[in-house]
Amino acid sequence: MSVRSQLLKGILDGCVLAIIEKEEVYGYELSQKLQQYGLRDISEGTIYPVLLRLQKSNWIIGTMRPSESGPNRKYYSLTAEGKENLELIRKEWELLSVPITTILGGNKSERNR
Amino acid sequence: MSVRSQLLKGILDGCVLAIIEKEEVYGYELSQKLQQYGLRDISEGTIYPVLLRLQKSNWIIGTMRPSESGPNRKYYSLTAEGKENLELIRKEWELLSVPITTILGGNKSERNR
DNA sequence: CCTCTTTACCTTGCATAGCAAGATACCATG
DNA sequence: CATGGTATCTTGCTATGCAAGGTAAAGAGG
Repeated sequence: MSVRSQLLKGILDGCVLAIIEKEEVYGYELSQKLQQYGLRDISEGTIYPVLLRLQKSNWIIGTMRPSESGPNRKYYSLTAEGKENLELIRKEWELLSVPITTILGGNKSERNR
Repeated sequence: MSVRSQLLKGILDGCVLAIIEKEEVYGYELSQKLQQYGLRDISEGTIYPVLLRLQKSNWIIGTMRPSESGPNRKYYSLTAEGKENLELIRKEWELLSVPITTILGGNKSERNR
């Protein structure tokens, strides 16, 4: 398994929630949005299990709607519980990413001496 | 499993490598250093498997040395391969943490309007 | 000498989540 | 009717955090 896959673990849920918070999206669209943001190669085998899990936890709800050109789409939106948890994840991310960046990049100032 | 546990996945190796890069450390010491940096509650059940895995991959090497007050300590240092991979992980972290922070915190400017 | 605490190492087993691979099906184009 | 893009979901593998438990050395206190 790649380094990248492991790095993604756990935070992908937060990213999905944050995107859904802005606007209703469907799964296929979501993988494209993630790519636009710079998270490349998030396959559908990853996205759909995430969406099903989040729905099972009652953080998002999905409703099928017909598309004008193609198969039906399942649009997701955040629940109140989902919003609360997104805020939690934002705080967790802050609490972790700051020290991690410090540890990993801790010798940048030393390099410039 | 907690949100935090999942967030840690994958990046913990990089943190361990980065700390070892600065100076030789032993496992027990490592968990304390991580705490000082702000990564609390990294138990020994987490640390030792990481160290064994990294040693198996030939990214670090450990040597037992007697302690003046207590049981022997196993000090770890980076191999050349370990340094290369640490650099890789640093780049991966950069490539992931930037877009993730953008996605998660994307509406901060909107909140301040 | 015995017990307790601290330090220090390691193992077992579980739950979780990314993801390759594959299945199914709708619609439009040629 | 075959092809390609759109769209959903499932199966099985693997990696890894971590709770829980085990072992052992050194020093302190009784």
